[in-house]
This record gives sequence, structure tokens and C-alpha cells, in this order.
Amino acid sequence: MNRFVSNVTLRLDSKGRVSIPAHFRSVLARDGFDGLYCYPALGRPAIDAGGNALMAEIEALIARFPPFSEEREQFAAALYGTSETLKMDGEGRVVLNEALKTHAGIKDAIAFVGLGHKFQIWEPERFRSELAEATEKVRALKVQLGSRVGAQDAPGARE
Amino acid sequence: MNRFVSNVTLRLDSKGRVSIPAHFRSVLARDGFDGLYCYPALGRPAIDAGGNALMAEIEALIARFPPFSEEREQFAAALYGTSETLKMDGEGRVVLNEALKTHAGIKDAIAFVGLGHKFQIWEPERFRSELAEATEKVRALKVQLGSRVGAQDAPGARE
DNA sequence: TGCCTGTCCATTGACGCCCATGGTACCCCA
DNA sequence: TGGGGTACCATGGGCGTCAATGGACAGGCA
Repeated sequence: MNRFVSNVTLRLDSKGRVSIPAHFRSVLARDGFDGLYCYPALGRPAIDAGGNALMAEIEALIARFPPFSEEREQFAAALYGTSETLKMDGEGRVVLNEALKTHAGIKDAIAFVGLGHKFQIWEPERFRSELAEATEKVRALKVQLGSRVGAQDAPGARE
Repeated sequence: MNRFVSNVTLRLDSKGRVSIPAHFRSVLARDGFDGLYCYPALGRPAIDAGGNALMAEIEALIARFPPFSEEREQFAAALYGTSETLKMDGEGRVVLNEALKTHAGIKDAIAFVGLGHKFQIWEPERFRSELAEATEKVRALKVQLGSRVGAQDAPGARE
């Protein structure tokens, strides 16, 4: 498995350290990345985190804009400029800096949320409400898809 | 046979483990997936479960949205973020985490229900009533189809 | 000198892995 | 066709390992 899936919430200790879930660590290791690449998520109170796959995706995103264009500069600043590469200690823990914690409103606990090629770091309470909202949207889309099936293409069976 | 069919109900042991029905296991093995990919079913108190085929379906759903778009992030959180890849022990058993059990209202027994390319995990009592309702719908639909069959094609298997 | 950071070790509780058992359905052979 | 044997499957339980967490200790920088 080379995707980040599932979610867990872990606590920060008195020194501000937090364990990266073992499952996520193994994905990072398979990805060949030592440490944790992360930056404040755009437009939401969370932190994007991952390894080489995430970095490559960002690079591809920025490369779509012509060199020296204003968009490119802005994207580069917003993503690269705010990125950090956190070191992991021998037990697989990291410490977030103040900027990241402030952005996500993190105090003493963290929700790790797998998103496939990357994962996000949330303040647990905020994640709960975000998840409720997201679930509602997915359900709405499912209904929409369901109404198209039969009239249009129907790839494999569907619930 | 590479489809999940039929239904059985099995019991959880004192450690919370439950055997995946041997027939389902063999389908998973043929699918080349080690373990069990699963997530809370949308809009119903059940758990969707399967292997690579199911994961590919989720991936396709998310891939419809551009990277870093808000929709994609939310969908990924709702789908990947609530997914689990459960490990199977040497005897083909898994243990469900609390989130999944709560969602489906599972206590000490499980109904495994084949749905073709995936299967669902239900609390047995709830499944009985769900099945009764579904049977009624199918009967109604069959009448409807009967008038169309011959004029139309019947698309792939469906729940 | 004092604090922050990185490294190392200890604890404990959960989980993975292994072996054992009982029951059942199927098969083979008389 | 019936009886015995066998193989597979669901289930139970023991035990070792690993993950999450807490804390001690040694540099390095201000």
C-alpha cells in the first residue's frame, strides 16, 4: 500500500512532540523520503504533509505557469515559501513550529487524515466538523451520479 | 468467480476478531489485495469492503476533481480519510476499529453481504430489515423492467 | 548560563502471529 | 447407498513484538 488512508488523532507531549502514525511512516519510507515535507494548506486551517510524491505534485502545479509569470511567483511563494521539512526522531516523532500550529489552531492534540498521495494535520475538533461537511457533499454527489446511471455510461457496478 | 456473492453472518470473538468468509477471501486473493480495504458506506449504516477494484473506484471518483481544488480535498478527506486497510491474520480474520463498528451499529455479530465487485458489512438485524425493504423495491423494479426488457439492454450488475 | 534540540532508554498496552480445537460438509470406498 | 475418513473453515487463546508516550541526558546556540 502506498497511499495515505484512515485517520487517527494523537496527543502532543510536554515537549511538543507528536508521533507520526506508524502506517503513515511506512508510506513515507516507501516513498523514499526522510522526514516530513509540510506546509499550511491553502484556504483551510490544516497542514498538508507528505514526501516526494507531494513535492513532485507541487512542482508540477507550479510548472504549469510560465516562468516569471505573476501566478507562478505567487504559487511558489505560497507553497515553497511556507514549506518546512520536519525531522523525525528515532521514534518517528516530529515537532511542529509555531507558524504551522497557529495556522491549524493546534494545541495539544492532532488529527492525522489520509488523503491518498498526501495527508493532512488538523485540530481534532475542527476536523470533526470539516468531515461532517465533506461527507454531506459526497452524499449529494452520489445522488447526482446515481441519477445519471442508466441514462449514461455505467462503468462497473455501483452502489 | 471473481465477484462477491451470497451472504453469511459470523460472530466476533472476545478479542473483536471476525473471520472473513472463505469465499470472500478467495475473491480478494484473486484481486491481488493483501488485507481488506473498507470505509463507512454513504448514507447507510453499513461498511463497504473490497480490494483493489473498490479502491480504484474511489480513486476514479476523486480524480474527477483538479489537484488542490477544494472539492478534491473534501472528497479525499471523506473517502480516503475514513477508509481503513485492515490486516488479515493467518486465519483470515480482521478486527474493525471503533469508528466502523459505531457507524454500522455492530456489537457481536456481522452479516457479510456480497455486492459483486465489493461487499458490505452489516449488523445482522439491520440487514434483515434492509433486505426486506430492498426485496420489495426489486420486485417493483422488476415489473417496470419487464416492460422495458427486449427494447433496452440491462446494464451491469447492481446492488 | 539557560534554553532549545536531538538522541537515547523505559514503560505499557494493543496488536500481529502462532498453534489448537471443534464442527461440518464433502469425498471416497466398500 | 451408507459409513468412515478427511480436509477445510470458523473460533479460541497464548505470547512476543511494536507503537505510542514519557522522561533523562548530552550538545549547541543565543
